[in-house]
Amino acid sequence: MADWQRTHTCGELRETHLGQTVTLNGWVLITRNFPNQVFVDLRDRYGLTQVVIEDGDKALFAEANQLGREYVLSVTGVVRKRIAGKERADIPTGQVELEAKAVRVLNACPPLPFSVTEFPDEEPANEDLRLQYRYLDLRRRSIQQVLMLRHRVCKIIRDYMDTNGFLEMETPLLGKSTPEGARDYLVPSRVFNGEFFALPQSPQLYKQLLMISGYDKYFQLARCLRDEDLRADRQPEFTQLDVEMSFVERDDVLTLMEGLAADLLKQCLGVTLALPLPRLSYQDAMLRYGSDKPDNRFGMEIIDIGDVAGESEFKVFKDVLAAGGVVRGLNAKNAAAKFSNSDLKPGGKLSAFVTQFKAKGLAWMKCEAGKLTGSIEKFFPDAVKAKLIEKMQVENGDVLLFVADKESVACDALGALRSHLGSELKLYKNWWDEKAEYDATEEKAAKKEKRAPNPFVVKPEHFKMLWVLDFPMFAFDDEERRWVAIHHPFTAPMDEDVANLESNPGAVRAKAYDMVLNGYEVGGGSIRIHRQDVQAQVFKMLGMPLEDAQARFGFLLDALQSGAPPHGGIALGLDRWCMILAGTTNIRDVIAFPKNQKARDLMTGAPAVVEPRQLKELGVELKK
RNA sequence: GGGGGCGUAGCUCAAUUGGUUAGAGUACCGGACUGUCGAUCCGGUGGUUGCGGGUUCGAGUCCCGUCGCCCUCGCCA
Repeated sequence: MADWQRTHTCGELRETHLGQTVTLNGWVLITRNFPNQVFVDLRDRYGLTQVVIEDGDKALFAEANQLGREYVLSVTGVVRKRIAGKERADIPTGQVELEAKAVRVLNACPPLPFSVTEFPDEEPANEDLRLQYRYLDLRRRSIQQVLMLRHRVCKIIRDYMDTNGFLEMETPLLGKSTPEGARDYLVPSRVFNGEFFALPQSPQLYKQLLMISGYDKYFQLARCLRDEDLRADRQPEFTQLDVEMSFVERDDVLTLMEGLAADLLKQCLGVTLALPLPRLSYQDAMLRYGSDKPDNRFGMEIIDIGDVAGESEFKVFKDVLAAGGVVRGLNAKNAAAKFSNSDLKPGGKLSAFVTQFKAKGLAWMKCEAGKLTGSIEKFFPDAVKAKLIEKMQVENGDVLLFVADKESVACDALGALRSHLGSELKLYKNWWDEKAEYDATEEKAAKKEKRAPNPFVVKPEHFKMLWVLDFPMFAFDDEERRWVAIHHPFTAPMDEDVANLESNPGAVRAKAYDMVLNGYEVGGGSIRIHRQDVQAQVFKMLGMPLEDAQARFGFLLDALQSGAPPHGGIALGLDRWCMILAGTTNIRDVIAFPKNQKARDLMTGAPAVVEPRQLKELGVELKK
């Protein structure tokens, strides 16, 4: 071992090391210079240790005064107790300090484009700047903690799957483009000019084929790529825990995966998840929450008031009902003071919000001084008002919000409004808003339970999880004027609905399920079709004639006839899980090197133009 | 492709109704200071207000265009 190499990490030294000569390697977080000594906070991913350089050795002391932020040092010295009254209770190494005998600058560092320190009132630099210098951003403590959490999540997953008898297997990245689903990232073939590989949107077909090959319990932490527009919780490349099992029915998959979810919450945050998870049909989810990924940390469910609206004199409601639409509403309890009439009227904040979702408008009433108020109040006779009050459990101070439209629009608009108001009115708590002081007992407890120490107060009510079941098999795509698969074309229909496949495709339910956590879809899967004739029938429904299906998925259709066992599976969004466990709402925070919203890597600049020679080899010509 | 927000010192932000030489904190540089821990105190360097055009006696501020970033709708089986 070279003499500069560390004997300990910067998070390791305790009173048990007193008197020992040790060497630390790390980065200078900050220095504090005095006439007779220099204090250096030396930091690595394990923690922070105070180094003291005294003025006894003049050359050493002079050098210490030249140290700057983010210098990389090797410090050899003696561990000593801090002088009485100068201990720090807030960091694990706070009882001791390192009295430097030798300091080596392994690398100097000029002033950086932004600060790596993270003091409580310090705002982080703009995200695009941080992405440009991602290697510096990743040096920040909070991001290091998140990426260490991500490692733990992967470890917990691997342990759980292994314990349950699953094999971790890899599948190709270079595959074949499939017409259904997301836009593919394509890779031109040099050997076969004019032909392209596609990067996988998911390992879907490969894992089904592994089932057919007899590897009855498979999993993979699989990278998936989809060339679609990004969101706060979507990256073009992301990681899924991909799972597939043979000889199972839906409940086997659900039971297995909720056990994993409980493990993750327990081991990462110390929270106990009550099992089994609640289950909700897709139909109920849409009716009550207007969403297939309801956030059930709070109530404020959608209420159908079609019957009451029908008895009113309000023409807008009556016309919509007569045209086969619905009238549904929310009761925002105690929000009357929060929303002015101009927020509510056409063009106001809330009204504008719902028009985003194609709703024609937002009707409203308030309950003030025991009376319903608002511009539509006059269309409701007293008896009808009484019914409305009863139905929506109206009390003083409530705001009633209504959307009258065709059912899908009403669901979308009210569902989005419900989650918008949930956060606006603070109807649920985020655990990261309840940050606690560092607690030495928490460190001990965490060590005993073999989990990461958690500086937050996390309670079970911060995590609400459920399954959404019984999705429809198909949705009619108005643009393409054909049926498309809601999950994917390999999802099995419910046994009792198979007969309706051709006669009434809209009514066919799929053996599909989504795992929902705090309003995020954190997993989704299905029991697959394992019979060739059913698969061919579904392809046909999707407007794919047999010849087409043969050309595109012939290998699958053949495989299904070669002893395919009943099978099914699921995929969990690893990045979204990490995001929720880390207490952030931005998926980029849990990915070491993410892309920006336009899918550009601001650090490397990718994507970038390539040499004409490379294009020529690939047989690719650019359009002028 | 549509809607919304943002862009001022290396960084985070301010700048009244369009009006003096665009300020503050921090970083950085220099000085003072015997145990700090985001040390403190004093002083200093640092600006094409994203870019281009326009209106005006006068533009960080108003108008048009453009670029970039974020959120969102569409999209994401």
